[in-house]
Amino acid sequence: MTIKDIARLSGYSVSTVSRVLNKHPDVNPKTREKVLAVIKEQGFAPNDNAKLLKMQAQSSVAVLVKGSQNPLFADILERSQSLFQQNGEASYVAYLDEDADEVQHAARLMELRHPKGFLFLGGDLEHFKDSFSQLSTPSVLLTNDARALGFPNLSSFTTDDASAAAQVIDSLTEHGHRSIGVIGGSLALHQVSYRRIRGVQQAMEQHGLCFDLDRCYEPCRYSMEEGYQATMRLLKRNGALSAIFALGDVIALGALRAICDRRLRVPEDISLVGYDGIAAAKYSIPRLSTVCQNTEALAARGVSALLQQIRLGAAPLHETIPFELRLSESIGTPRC
Amino acid sequence: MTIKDIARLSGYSVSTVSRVLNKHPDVNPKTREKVLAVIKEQGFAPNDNAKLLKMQAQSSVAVLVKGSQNPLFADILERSQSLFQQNGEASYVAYLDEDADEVQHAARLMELRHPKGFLFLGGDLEHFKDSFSQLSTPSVLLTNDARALGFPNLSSFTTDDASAAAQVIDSLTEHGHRSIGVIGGSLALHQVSYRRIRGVQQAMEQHGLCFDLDRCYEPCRYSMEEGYQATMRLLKRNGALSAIFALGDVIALGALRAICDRRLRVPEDISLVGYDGIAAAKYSIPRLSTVCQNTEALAARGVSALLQQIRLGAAPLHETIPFELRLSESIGTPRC
DNA sequence: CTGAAAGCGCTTACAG
DNA sequence: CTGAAAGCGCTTACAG
Repeated sequence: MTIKDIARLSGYSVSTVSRVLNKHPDVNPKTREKVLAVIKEQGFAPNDNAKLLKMQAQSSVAVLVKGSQNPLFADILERSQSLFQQNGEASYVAYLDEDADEVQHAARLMELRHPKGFLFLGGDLEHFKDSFSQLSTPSVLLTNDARALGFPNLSSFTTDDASAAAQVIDSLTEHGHRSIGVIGGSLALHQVSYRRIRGVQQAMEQHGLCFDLDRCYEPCRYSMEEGYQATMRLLKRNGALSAIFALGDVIALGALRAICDRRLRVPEDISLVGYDGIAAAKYSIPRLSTVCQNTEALAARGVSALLQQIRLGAAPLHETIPFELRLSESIGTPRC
Repeated sequence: MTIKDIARLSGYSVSTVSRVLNKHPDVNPKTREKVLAVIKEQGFAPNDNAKLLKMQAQSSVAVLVKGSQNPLFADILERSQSLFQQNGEASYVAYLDEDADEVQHAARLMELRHPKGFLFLGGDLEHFKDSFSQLSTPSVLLTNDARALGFPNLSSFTTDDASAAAQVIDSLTEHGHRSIGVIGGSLALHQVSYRRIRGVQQAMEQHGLCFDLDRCYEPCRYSMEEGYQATMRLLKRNGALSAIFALGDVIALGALRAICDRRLRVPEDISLVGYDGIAAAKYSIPRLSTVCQNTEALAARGVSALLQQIRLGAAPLHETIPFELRLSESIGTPRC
């Protein structure tokens, strides 16, 4: 059953059927009606492949998610999808490994599917610097700041990571903490985690405290398991810590368990702060203090900017989305 | 950049380039090499739409996920996607609300995209009974049993929910529990939760214990928030419970926090068991006892059956996938 | 408002 | 082993 059959059955030409199918206004209402009747009767639906081929396949918006297990991205993704849908845009989701090169993947998708836009949930600026120039598709990066790269087709929306991290440190020092450890992410220059760590360093300096990366920082990926392991390594290495700042809530949740397994208590022995503001942070015991990223605003601004770029050729935008430091049960005052 | 350009640039015909692209054996090795060189040099990748159009192939497999926030499905989804990829099948993911009608949604997708198969992650048998007959596409339902419906194009793979629930009760009674509450899901006949509740009822009876739905059961959706609320309601209503069985790990995690907020302790005051075996269950304090669903097997069997149905027209399969009851810190003996 | 025709980028008999 | 050509099912100027 093809458009040709419908044309034959309805007595009209293929062109007219196509116009009806695509809701073009310039079709006689009676004609439309008759054609529609045949379409319905036959249960016909057009072949997408042919359509996309013909239309040069600007099929949909591609969303690239780094790290499928991260509830933060699941949150942003859910909101983005419903926003795309509301705006009549189909979207295609690809989950990548946390360490994968999202820009390379986008380039491959470009060849394969010709999406009309890319929404990156998470991304390593290093990858963008290296190879984003080969993409001319409108794109938006969420949770990392691409302003400095200056690409004409790349917007970015991000939480002010350095400032959020600094506020965490401020709050911990206010509670009397002077020996603070950090876990999560890596020191690679263009990662979000690096910006957070820089924020930590600056705040520590400002408070006249030392923050020795070798003794106080432990890298890890964004999962409970890795958060658990990293915390174990950090605690073994440095017994003097009175607080730990985990650069992701899932990491913090792993840390919570690790601290417990070391026969220490949160917050009596060690205070703990996370980052992201995922739902689970409200239900842990104790409840997690954390930097709440505004996923709703990130999704809304990101989708809107992408659509403007696609539809109106708008210039890229780079914005900082306000965060909220949520203080909760996992922060206490140090022992002595 | 099309196959035509590669033909021109390499000095061969379009046919030959196509053969190289598709790894046909009947190409002179030297020719192949030269063509491949040009392809690599140009970074060429063939247009999928044209290929699919020509090959009459339907575009992809559609995966319908009920409840985007459920880590159980995220787990199965991740595995399924990589299996589809390994088998050269593109897949398209749609997230639905927990209460949405997945079969109606599939019917809509059918019109829109002509997927060659559907993989349902979660599903309400009521919806299948009502309207699956309008779908003739090969389909697989995961985590619910559709054998009784007898559709010729619908396989199903599921954990033996009744038996798993019964084992949970057996284990709790062995620990001395006689007053056990259940939270999660609903009593609707064709829901997974109903099968689990039936298992609970039968096991309780067998142990000569009473299980009064009115006093001992509280329905809720699969989220921490709802698990928290449901637990609060249940504990207010029934102060005599010494154990709670949550029909989902996310629900159990909410319950854990609720019990804590009631100034009770797990497992000293109340024992707690979950269902699913998600990663977070290993990191809660205390660690959660739970029914581990074998997500790897569910994904593997489901994808394999779907592919067999699509490619070989195989008959539908209905299988029970073994589960594992993982006993952990959240079970204790009742107070007195 | 409608139709005839070109062409999107590919694959695959068919012929050599 | 290679090439010329037909055709997959659609959309869209172009002409009327």
